[in-house]
Amino acid sequence: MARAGVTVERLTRAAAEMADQVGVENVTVAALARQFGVKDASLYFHLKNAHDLRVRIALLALAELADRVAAALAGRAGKDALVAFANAYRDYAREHPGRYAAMQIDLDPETAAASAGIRHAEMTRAILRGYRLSEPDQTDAVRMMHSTFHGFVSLERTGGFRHTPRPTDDSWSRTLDALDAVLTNWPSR
Amino acid sequence: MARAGVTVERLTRAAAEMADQVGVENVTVAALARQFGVKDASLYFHLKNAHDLRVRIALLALAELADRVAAALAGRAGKDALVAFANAYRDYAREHPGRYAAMQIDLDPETAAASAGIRHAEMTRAILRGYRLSEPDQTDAVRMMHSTFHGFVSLERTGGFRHTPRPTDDSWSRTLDALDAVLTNWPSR
DNA sequence: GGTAGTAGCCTAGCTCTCCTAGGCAAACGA
DNA sequence: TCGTTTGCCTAGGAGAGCTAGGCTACTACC
Repeated sequence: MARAGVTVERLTRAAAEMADQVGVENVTVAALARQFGVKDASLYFHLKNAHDLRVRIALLALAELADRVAAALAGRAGKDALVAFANAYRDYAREHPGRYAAMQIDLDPETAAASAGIRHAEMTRAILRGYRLSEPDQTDAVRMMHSTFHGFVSLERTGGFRHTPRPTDDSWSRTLDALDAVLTNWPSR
Repeated sequence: MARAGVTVERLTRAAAEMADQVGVENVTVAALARQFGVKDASLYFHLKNAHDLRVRIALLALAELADRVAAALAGRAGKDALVAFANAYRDYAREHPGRYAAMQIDLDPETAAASAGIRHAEMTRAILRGYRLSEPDQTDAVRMMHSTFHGFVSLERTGGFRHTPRPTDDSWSRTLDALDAVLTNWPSR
């Protein structure tokens, strides 16, 4: 009988696509198998289990996002870089809600260490070069930035801002202004 | 046969407890029924479906958190209030990871409107009284604050800060300093 | 070019979850 | 006391996750 040509890469890409359409929690081994025209049991030859599949989506998303951010950051510095980073981050999350949600599942330490998450951290630090912060302020600032981006994007997605009419785009750009201001004048201990 | 004395309130509390121990995604109608010594089908007399159960956990958590924040806020103003709010928020999330995760599922508009989420928004606005911001800056600042809190707490939980040795407690308090600073000197357009 | 070996798929079948339909008994209100 | 409601039951179907074991197509090597 003809082989379907299933590979882990093709499975992961299809699963990521499915996640964006129906949500990660609804990405199932069975549904994926149906899409490839094979039986679900066959996928366990390529996949360890259902969780493994979701981890792969997360790693794919992490890498894709890192690529986007890197491209957005090229040739920019200071506030320009901050805004470019933030917008690349938010745009990706909005275009790929399922992939973004998958990024939030916690990876075990060694998987996380091998992921593109490290590149993110490095790029975030790179932005701070324009703001002249030294350790440990730099780490604190990186964490605050990441928190703000992630928090905003995730609240926006789950409708946490819905009870106020103000356009979220406006709040977003003002939040970036505020972030730039506080990075410029980082309070000393 | 003797009645087990199951009520929606008891179910919700038990489910919230279970969520904190094994994660919301593992809170199942079947497991809950086992804990109450009844058959899973019986719970559908009290619950609409599995999603309904999770929504109830979320609403319970929202109300509990609002109570905590209100207590923390009493008699405080300015940065003092900001820090108290933030710590109450973070402490709750750390003590009740499952409940906190449940809060993130998106409620349909009318459920959200009837939830304690509104009280949160009001209390967040109350903090800003100490910082003299007028609209629309106030809304933007509320959104930024909420983003920072939620983002930090959620990244801390999923291990997003793990690759840097600096204690997250230190970054947290410095982030609050930074937030206070930017609220005090909110950049004008 | 024959032949191991392995990669890629299959069927069968188990367990678990969610949920519906329909039934019966305990508690309660008139 | 006698319906009526409330709270639980059994039975069962659909779908998900996963394992065991088998067959076949491809590949590598002598």
